[in-house]
Amino acid sequence: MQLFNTLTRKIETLQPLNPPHVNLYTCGPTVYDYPHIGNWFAYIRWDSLVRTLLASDLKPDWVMNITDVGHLVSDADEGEDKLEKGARREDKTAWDVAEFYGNYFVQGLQRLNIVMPGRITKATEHIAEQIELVQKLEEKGFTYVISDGVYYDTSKFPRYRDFARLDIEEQQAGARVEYNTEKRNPTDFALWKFSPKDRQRDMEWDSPWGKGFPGWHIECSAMSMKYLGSTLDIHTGGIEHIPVHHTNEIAQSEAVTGKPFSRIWLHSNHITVNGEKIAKSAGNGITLEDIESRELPLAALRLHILESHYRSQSKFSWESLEAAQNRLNGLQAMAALRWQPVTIDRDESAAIKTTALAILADMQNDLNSPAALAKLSALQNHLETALLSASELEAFEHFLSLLDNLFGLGLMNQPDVSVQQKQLIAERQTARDTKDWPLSDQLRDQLADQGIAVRDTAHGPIWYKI
RNA sequence: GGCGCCGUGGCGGAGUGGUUACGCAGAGGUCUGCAAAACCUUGUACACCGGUUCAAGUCCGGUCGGUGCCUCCA
Repeated sequence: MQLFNTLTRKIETLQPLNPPHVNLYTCGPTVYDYPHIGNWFAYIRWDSLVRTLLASDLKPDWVMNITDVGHLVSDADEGEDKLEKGARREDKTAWDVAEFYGNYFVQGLQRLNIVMPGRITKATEHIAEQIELVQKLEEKGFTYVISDGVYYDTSKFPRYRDFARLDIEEQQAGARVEYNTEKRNPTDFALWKFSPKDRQRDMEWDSPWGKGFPGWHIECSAMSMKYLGSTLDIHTGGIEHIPVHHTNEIAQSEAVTGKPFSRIWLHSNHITVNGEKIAKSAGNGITLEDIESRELPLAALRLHILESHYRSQSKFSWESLEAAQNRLNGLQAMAALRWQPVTIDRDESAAIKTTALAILADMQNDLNSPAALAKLSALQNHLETALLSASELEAFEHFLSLLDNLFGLGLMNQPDVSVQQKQLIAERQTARDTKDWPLSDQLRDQLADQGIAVRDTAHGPIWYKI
């Protein structure tokens, strides 16, 4: 398995510390609002990673967090807590907001047929672990306290800028945002924030430094190390996390353990909608509900996403989603062939197996799903030309099974047509044999009303669902 | 302003120096009772200008354009 490692900016071979286990941590959502397709985009990517690991006989131990406290409106620890803000918007408590959108997110994973992480951990359920980690940092002299919280002194961690490869001094000189001037360095970040003195937060806890709540970054370090150990095999997240969130995770984790925090870092690029980035201010945050209201299956979104590479910036438009749906329909027509092998003297099981291996190899090559789908199309066209012989059925079903394991499109979920429908297909063929075209066409219309299309081949009628 | 990324046919999207993946859509054709599917053909695709090379979409430099993070938002 080859993966592009952000740490080295190179393609590397995955070498798990404890094979066949692969310790995998994914930065999950901040649950304060409905996710849009840009959010889901990343999780479908990591689903591909996990599915490829599984298909490669590896055992991913996958932990994903849910940020339900501490993520401030600005990633640079300024502004208010997103959860508290969401609570005010909806006239609920932050706890209610976290509960609602947390559940909604997990249901979304299921709706998108994303492999469920082994553990989904909530920041609010790991406050003690986070306090403990801050204490360790304090013991090692990485922290200092100012009026609004406990901060990490990034100047004490010489490798701080290595991960993002940014010239921090230059960057800050041009930044158009003001930062808390009490901080020793512009890049210093909060480990623990104090509750405001003038009002009570919905979410706050006692700590050795005073009542407050954990900083955004510390949760990922605390939870990933608790469940997966001090060195991860793979840590994933969106590219926006490279300069701040992941840089900070590395700084605080490695300062405590003295070991590499993660051996491989994977980052997924973003998706644009009609050429523009998805942003609250642009109002282009398409949701799963928007897709379903247009009667497009979520599997089409999945396929659309897999048509581009996870490190490329991808484009979304309704037109391209419909194109993906048409492609999906074609794949389902191919999958329907497994219910209707024909009698021909031919066996290309070997070709099917070769394609299966090539597709798996593409996915193992830094999740090259577009290349894998191209190989799939080549075989698909071939099979539909020649149809499927009974001798090829076993290899074909294994093939479909692999496709479903890798891509999660549910090609094998499609059932056979009913006995009655088979009867109609047979009657239509009889009508054709006797050249009773009106009856034949009437039966075809009847089947179409039931969502079944029929095409006539040299080997008899073949159905597929429309 | 700093640090990046990208510019491929109508749309989307791969391309690891050497017969222009693939998908969707379009045109013509073969086949077909009709249809569908499939197949064949077709569209002067590699932003522009230099350079390296026997050979460049692919490497190097520059120009123009777009875009990402730092700044609500993944």
